[in-house]
Amino acid sequence: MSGEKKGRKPNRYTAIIQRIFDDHYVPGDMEFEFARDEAEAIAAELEIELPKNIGDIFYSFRYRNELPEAITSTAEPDLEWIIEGAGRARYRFKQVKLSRIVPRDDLVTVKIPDATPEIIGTNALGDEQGLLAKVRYNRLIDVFLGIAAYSLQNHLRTTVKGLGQIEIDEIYVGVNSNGQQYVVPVQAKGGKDKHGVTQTEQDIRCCEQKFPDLICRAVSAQFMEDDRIAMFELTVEDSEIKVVREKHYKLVPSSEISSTDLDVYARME
DNA sequence: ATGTGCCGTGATTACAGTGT
DNA sequence: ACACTGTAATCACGGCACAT
Repeated sequence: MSGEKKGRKPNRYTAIIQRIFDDHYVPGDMEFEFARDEAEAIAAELEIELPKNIGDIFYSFRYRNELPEAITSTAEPDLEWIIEGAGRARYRFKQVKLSRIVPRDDLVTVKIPDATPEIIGTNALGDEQGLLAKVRYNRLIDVFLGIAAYSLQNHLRTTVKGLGQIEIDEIYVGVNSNGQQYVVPVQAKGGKDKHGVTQTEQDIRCCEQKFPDLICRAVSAQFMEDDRIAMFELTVEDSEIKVVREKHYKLVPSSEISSTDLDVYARME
């Protein structure tokens, strides 16, 4: 529109996070903390507009976007920078083992008769809400973990000691054939949201605090291409995220499940 | 009443495709 | 080569819910 372009356009989020990083990072550091309000001073200093939703700066780099190249390139080999909560409005840059949860590509897709109510499917909710709904209506937690699970609450928002405020997409409680009781925090990821240690660790910590008597099994569900749903059970071993189990499901009309499919399933595990 | 984290979505920008 | 249009990707905001 108007001739408002000079080369100066790394976006505001990037400019600010870069500056925060530069202000604190000394080569060799494995972690350091910073505070939310540092963004204000930096914006003034750099003469850029302060974004109105300051928290979104950090949120976006934690869960939605990649950190700028100038930051990622300083990480040690096989490590990557993440941002984790460090108390109210405080955050911590930290180098952790590189760990992106990516669905395996050598896993059979298990077809499940789709029990999503038609009316839900047609009113396609957002990516994440839709995924959560499908998981719920098709009892995929039960199927995946082999326990009887009940949805306790969704979008549980709470603060966890030492972490700050967090949100768990949905929480189930369940029981198995031996009477052992479980709490199952579920995170749902749509197409592009990142899937890191941070959130899994948060979920687990939260459950330890709020449900100390129950066994915690953190689950994550993610849309893959072709409408398939990848389910993971995750755990954290010294800041490193590990996949305990993984399955891929596809919800289909039961007429599309052939006897050869069933034959394959019969021979699994 | 104010601060914080989160998520959907409109606005903006970047890109690809088409016609002249 | 250029303007124009449609589409995809990215950015940033508004507004909600819960905490303090």
